[in-house]
Amino acid sequence: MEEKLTVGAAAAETGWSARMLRYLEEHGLVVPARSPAGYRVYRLPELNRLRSLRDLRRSFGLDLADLAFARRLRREPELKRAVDNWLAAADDSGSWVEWEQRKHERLLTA
Amino acid sequence: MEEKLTVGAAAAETGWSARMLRYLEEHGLVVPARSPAGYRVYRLPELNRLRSLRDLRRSFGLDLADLAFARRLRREPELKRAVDNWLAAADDSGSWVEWEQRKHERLLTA
DNA sequence: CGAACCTTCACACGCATGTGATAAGGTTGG
DNA sequence: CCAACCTTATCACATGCGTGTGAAGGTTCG
Repeated sequence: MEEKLTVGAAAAETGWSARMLRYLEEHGLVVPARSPAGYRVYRLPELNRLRSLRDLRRSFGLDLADLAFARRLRREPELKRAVDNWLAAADDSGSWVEWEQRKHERLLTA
Repeated sequence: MEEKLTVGAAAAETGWSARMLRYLEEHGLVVPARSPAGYRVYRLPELNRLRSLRDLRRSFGLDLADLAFARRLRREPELKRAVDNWLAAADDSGSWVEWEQRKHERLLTA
């Protein structure tokens, strides 16, 4: 059986809400095909991406901006150089920790 | 002369507002020493970090969360692996572009 | 046909970020 | 001494994210 799930079924299957699946599509994170009538059609690849995305967020507390930024880092070497430089100089001073920690807590309780 | 600037002078020198220097300190990004009376004392290293931070934001449109996340990527290899994996699988489908672009535009016009 | 889905669109909310303004009070230097 | 700084602490605000919820209407299937 070719698994073809509508948005509600895919939501139930992956632990998201239907609302969020639409949101994720809107932002180009997981974009399903469409049926002739316009219904979203989720198949295995989409389901897997939804699951792994959920896990990424759950275990590391990432938000979508983080993913987008990671992507920029991979494809803008100039940017990566600049950031690495700044971080190297910055690493010894300043209590960055709180920032990460607060965010981590925030997203874990959500 | 040992350059020792108060918050207002440092602001004028680096293109930030005094308000923002206090904000940056509060979040551990650039933390100046203090005079006996409690005044913030900015010296050369702080001034340089302020300037390069300004440039980082201006030329790449980063926000502080981006810096914090870049820092996590460097010191949590587990995280980096997971993110790289997801991005690799995600790269061929989905129009990520808008996300980065919208943010870039947003921060450039600001 | 009718229930149970789906579609888009929109309003709304809580929280965080980045920023300004302003108040009440301490410090400094000519 | 007094002007011009500084301090902390608030209130305010626009913007954005991640969500829920609901309306108004189309689709599917028994």
